[in-house]
Amino acid sequence: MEIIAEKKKAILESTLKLIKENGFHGTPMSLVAKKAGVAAGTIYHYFDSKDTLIMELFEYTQFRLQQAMLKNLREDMDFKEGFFLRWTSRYHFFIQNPDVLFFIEQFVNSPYFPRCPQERNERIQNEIKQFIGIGKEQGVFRDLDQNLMSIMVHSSIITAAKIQIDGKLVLGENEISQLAQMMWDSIRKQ
Amino acid sequence: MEIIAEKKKAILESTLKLIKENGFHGTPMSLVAKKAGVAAGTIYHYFDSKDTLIMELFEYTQFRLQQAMLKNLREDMDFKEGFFLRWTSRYHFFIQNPDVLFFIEQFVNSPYFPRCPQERNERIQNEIKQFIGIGKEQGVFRDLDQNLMSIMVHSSIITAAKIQIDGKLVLGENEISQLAQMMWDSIRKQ
Amino acid sequence: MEIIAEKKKAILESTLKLIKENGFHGTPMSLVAKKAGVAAGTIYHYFDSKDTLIMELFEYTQFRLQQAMLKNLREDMDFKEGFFLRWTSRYHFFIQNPDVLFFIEQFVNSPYFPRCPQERNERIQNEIKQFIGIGKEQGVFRDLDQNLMSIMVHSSIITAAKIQIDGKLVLGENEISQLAQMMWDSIRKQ
Amino acid sequence: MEIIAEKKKAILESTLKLIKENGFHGTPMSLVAKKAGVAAGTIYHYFDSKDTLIMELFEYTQFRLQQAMLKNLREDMDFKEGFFLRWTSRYHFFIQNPDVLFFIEQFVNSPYFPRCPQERNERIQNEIKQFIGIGKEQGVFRDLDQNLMSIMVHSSIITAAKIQIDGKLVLGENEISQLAQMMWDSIRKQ
DNA sequence: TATGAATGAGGTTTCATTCAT
DNA sequence: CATGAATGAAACCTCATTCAT
Repeated sequence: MEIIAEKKKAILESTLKLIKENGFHGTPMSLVAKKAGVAAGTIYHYFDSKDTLIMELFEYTQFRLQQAMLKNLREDMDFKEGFFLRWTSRYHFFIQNPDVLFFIEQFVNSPYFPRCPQERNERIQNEIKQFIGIGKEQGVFRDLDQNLMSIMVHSSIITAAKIQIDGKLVLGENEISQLAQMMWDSIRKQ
Repeated sequence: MEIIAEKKKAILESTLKLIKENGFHGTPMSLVAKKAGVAAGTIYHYFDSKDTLIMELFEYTQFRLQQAMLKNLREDMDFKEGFFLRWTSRYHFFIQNPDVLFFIEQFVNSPYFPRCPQERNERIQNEIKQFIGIGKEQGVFRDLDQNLMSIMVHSSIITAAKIQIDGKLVLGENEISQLAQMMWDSIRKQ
Repeated sequence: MEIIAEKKKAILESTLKLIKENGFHGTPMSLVAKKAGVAAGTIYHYFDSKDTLIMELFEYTQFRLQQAMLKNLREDMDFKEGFFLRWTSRYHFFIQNPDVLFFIEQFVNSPYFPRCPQERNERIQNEIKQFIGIGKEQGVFRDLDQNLMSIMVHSSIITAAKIQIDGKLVLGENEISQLAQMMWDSIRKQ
Repeated sequence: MEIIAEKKKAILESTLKLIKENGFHGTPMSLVAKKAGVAAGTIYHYFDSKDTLIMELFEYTQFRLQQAMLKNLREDMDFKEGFFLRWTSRYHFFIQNPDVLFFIEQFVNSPYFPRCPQERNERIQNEIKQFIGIGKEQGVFRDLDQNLMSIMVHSSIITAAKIQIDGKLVLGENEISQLAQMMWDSIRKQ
C-alpha cells in the first residue's frame, strides 16, 4: 500500500470511527467530511464513490492488522507458544482497535464483501493458515482442511473480542489463556 | 408469538429474502411491498416503521430457529450424543435457511442489535447454555463461564455454516462431524 | 399516446417553458417541481430520470405538433394550395408555440437526439414526405430523394419561425407567402 | 483575432471536440483540461469562466469558417457560378469540420447565443448577404428582404450538411448540385 | 505562467412515510 | 383493512472555480 496522503488517511480514520458509532447506513458522506475536517467534494478526490471508500477502508484495516501482527512474531519459540502468541496478539489488537473489529464484522456480513477479490480477503488469514499447515505436517494438528481450521480459529478470536468489547462478560488474563487453550485443544490431534 | 396474519408473514419473508440479496441498505420498503404483493402503505398497518419491521424480523427468525431446534431434541441420549445433535441440527438449520443466517449476521453486527432487550437476544442461546451448565456440574466440561463457552460453540456453528453457504469449502459428513468433535474437544475437561 | 395524468402534464408543460427560458442546463428538477406545483419526488413517479423526462417531452411535443396539423388538412384543394397550407400551418404552429420550437431545436442538436428511436423522430416528417412523394410521382416535383426534399422544406419553416420569434425581422403575410413560394419554387420541376 | 497561444488553441480545439461528443452539459472543465493536456487552473489564465470559453469558442469557429471561405472566392465568375461556389464551399467546410457544425448548432440554440453582440453573430452571414444584395439590385433575385433570403440559404446549407454527417442520407456530387440549384431557384426571380 | 488539490454550492435522485380514497 | 400517489428531507455526487506552490 502506497504512502497515504494526510487527508486520505483522515478520511479513512473518520469513516472507521463513524461506522462503529452509526453503521454504514448512518454514516453519510457529509458527516465523514465534517469529522475528517475536509470539504465533501474532497472525499471524491481520493475515492470514486462511497462504495469505493468502504472497499478501500477494508483494505486499510487489513493492512493495519497485518502491520500489528508482524511486530509480535518471533521465531525462537516452540509450537504451542507460537499458537498462543498468535491467538492472544490478534485478540489484543481487536481489543485495542474496537472500531476496526466492528467495521470488519459489518463489512464481511454485507453485500460489499463478496465483491472483493478473494486473494485480498484472505491475505490476513494466510499467516495463520501457513502456521497451521506446518503443524499438520508435523502431526501436531488434526487431519482436516487447514483453511477450515484457520477460519475456525480466526472466528474464535473475533467472537471473544466482541464479547469483551460489548461488555457482556469481562475476560481477564485467565479467561483469555483458557480460550486460547480451548482452541488449541480443538485443533490438536487428540 | 401470536399467530401471524397472512400478509404480515409475507412481508417478513420478503424482507428476509431481500436483505440476503441486497443487504439492509439495498432493501427499500417499496421493494418489500412489491415482493410481498402488497401496497407500500399496507406494511405500515403491521409495522410502525422500517426499524420496527427489522426488529420484529429478528424476533421472527429467532422464533423459527427455536421451533426448528425443538423438533430435534430427545432426552434419551448420552451427553456427548446430545452435544453432537445440538451442534449438527443447528448447523443444518442454517444450511437450509441461508437467508436467516445472513440476516442474523447482518443484524447482530448492526446498530440495531444493541437496542434489543438483552433477554430476548439470548433466548436461543439459553438452551445450549443450560446444556453446557449441566455438563459443567457433572465435571464433563471445563471450569469456565458457561455463557462464554456457549457463545464460542454458537459462533463455531455460524462460522461453519457461512463457509459452506459461501461455497468457499465443501463440507461433507466427515468434515461436519470433525468440526463438532473439535468443539467438543475444546470445551470438555482435558 | 395514453391519456396523460394531470400532474404528468403539468410537469411536461413546466419543463417546456423553463427550457425555453433557461435551456437544458439551466433547468434543475427543483425548478420544474416548483413551477409544476408538485414535490420534487413526484417527478420521479412519472419519469425515471431527467433524461427520460426530456426524451418524453420530445415525444409530447411531436404529439402536440401532429395534433395541430391534423386539424388543418383538407382533401379538396389542388396540389399547390396543399403545399402552401402545410407550410403556413406548420409555420403558424411554431409562432404560436415558441416554447415547442425552442425546445425541439435544442433537443435535435443535443446528444439526446441520436439516442431516440429513428422511426419516432420522423413520424412528424412523414406527412410532408408522403405529400412530396405524391408530387414526385405526378411529375410536379424534382427528381430528388423525397426525404431530402421534405427535410429541406421542414428546415425552411423552422428557420422562418425562428427569425420571426427572435424579432430579427418582422414577417408579415406577404413575406410568409413569398417564403412558401420560395420553397415551392425550390422543389418543383422547373 | 490575435495570434493564439499554443495552449489556448489546444483548449479551444479540445472543447470543440468534446462538445461534439458529449454536448455542453457533458463537457466539464476537468475533461477539457485533460484532453488539452493542461491543468484545470490553466484554462482560467486564458478564459475568465466556462461561459467565456464557450463564447470565445464561438468567435473562434466563426473565424475559422471565414478563413476557409476567403480561399474560395474569385471575382472572375458569373453570378450563378458565384452562388454555387458559395453554397458548395460552405457545405464542404461543414462536412470537413463536423465538430464546428455541431458546436455552432448547439450554440445558436442555447441561451448563450442571445447574449452575443449581434454584429459579430452576423459577420459570417454578411458576405452572402451582400452577394444577394447585389443580385437583387441587378434584378436577378426576388424582391424580398436580403437578410431573410441569406438566412434561408444559410439554413439550407446547414441542413444539408447535417443530413450528410448524421449519415441519414448519402449525398453525392449530383445531390449537392441539385440542392444548390434548389436554393438558386428559390431566390431567383421566376 | 502553470499546477492540481481543495472547495462547497447546488444538482439529481432515493426512499421512509403519510393520507385521501 | 388496503391502496399507491404524493411528499420532502436528505442522501450521493459533480464540477466551476480558487489559490498556495
